Amino acid sequence: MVGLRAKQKADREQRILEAAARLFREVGYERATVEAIAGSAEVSSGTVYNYYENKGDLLVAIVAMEVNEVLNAGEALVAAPPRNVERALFDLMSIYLDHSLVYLSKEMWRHAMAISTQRPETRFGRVYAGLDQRLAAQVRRLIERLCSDGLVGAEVDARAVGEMFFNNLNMMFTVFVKDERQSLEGLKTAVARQNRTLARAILAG
Amino acid sequence: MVGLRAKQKADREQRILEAAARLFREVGYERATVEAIAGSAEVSSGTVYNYYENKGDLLVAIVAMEVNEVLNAGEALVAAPPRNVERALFDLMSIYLDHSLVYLSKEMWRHAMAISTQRPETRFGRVYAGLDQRLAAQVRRLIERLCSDGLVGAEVDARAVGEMFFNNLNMMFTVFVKDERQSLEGLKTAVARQNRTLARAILAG
DNA sequence: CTTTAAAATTGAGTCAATTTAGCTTTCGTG
DNA sequence: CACGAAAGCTAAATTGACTCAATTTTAAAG
Repeated sequence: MVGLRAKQKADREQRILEAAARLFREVGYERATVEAIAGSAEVSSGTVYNYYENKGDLLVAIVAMEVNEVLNAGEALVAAPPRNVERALFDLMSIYLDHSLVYLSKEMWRHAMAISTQRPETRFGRVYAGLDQRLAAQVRRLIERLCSDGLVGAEVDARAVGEMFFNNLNMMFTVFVKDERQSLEGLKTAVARQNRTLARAILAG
Repeated sequence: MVGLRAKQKADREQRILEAAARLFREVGYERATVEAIAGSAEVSSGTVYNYYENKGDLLVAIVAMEVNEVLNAGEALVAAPPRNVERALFDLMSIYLDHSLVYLSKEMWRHAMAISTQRPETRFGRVYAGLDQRLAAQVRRLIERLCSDGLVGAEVDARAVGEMFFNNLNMMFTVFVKDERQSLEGLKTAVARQNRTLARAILAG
């Protein structure tokens, strides 16, 4: 089943992805030419296109690793959230943001976001949107959980609140990656302030 | 002061912008080549770059017209908002969204958003971010006004709420332009639901 | 061990944005 | 008016992502 062909194939795909990840970080997404990535992986540029539809696909593969780790970490929180609304929101946000620059630089995030907006119908666009949806769903489940635990008022529209929390976080993160000077700490502080307001507004009782 | 040179300059700049706006709408941003825009404006492609830093700059000029109209319309609302929080939020949102596709197609919005994310340090990026900030500030002033009018609880962090409302709207709009099938009506309904929840949560009393 | 077809690789070629080098026009001045 | 400089234009060159026809490699059959 695992012939030479399959082995070489997996091998090359991996080498190309590693070369891309390294070059994107070292010289940035734009200045990393496909030619250079191919050279570094010891294949021709044409071969890169055998494995990835386009340059952006290399990026989404890295984004997917990032987001999947974050989703796993978030799952544990949703399963057993702190019994305090503000705290729960803060912790989930922290999980997302603290991991955010592990594999990806701000510049890489910017290009990933840009491509997903520019071409929502491509593989890249759909994969990226799918990751976003999974994050949004996780947030929503947290709020619903807090709701059914009685920490959030029963009259509150949990779905709407979850969407707003996620959309706000997402937009704050977008602004963050667009500004090389803003620190992760600064971002977290700003979002925490917003979440505090939200948490108080939806508190039970 | 207004020599032949200045006249020709203004004339050409206008012709280029009109040609771009027309072609972007007719064949889409991507398929409108700079060569074609230049040809339609009866100049060479190099000349286009004399007036606009790059293809995206042509787009931001159009976006700016759009957003400026919307900001003006919004100003009237902020000056004399409905004496009902949910209603006020709905009306402001409607002003923004109902105008949104007058000059720009969804595809043009997608590219405008993408470029502003990709290159926040360029003229385009800064202008676009500035427009966003003015919109966010307008929203914030509405909330602050409602607050000082006693319609919103005095304990509410008006600034945080304003930011969340705007960020949520902005992200909902982003998702909207990424999906050619979603209607403006559908978008407004979804945002109205979120705003209702927010409005109830911050209501005075 | 050939033969053969499918799978994969290659790198030269295409296309469109952007840059550049050099020419042309306009302007201010004597 | 003539001149030199500045401004602006154009065509051609450059760049880098992406395509594709030709070539090479692999797996499987005889």
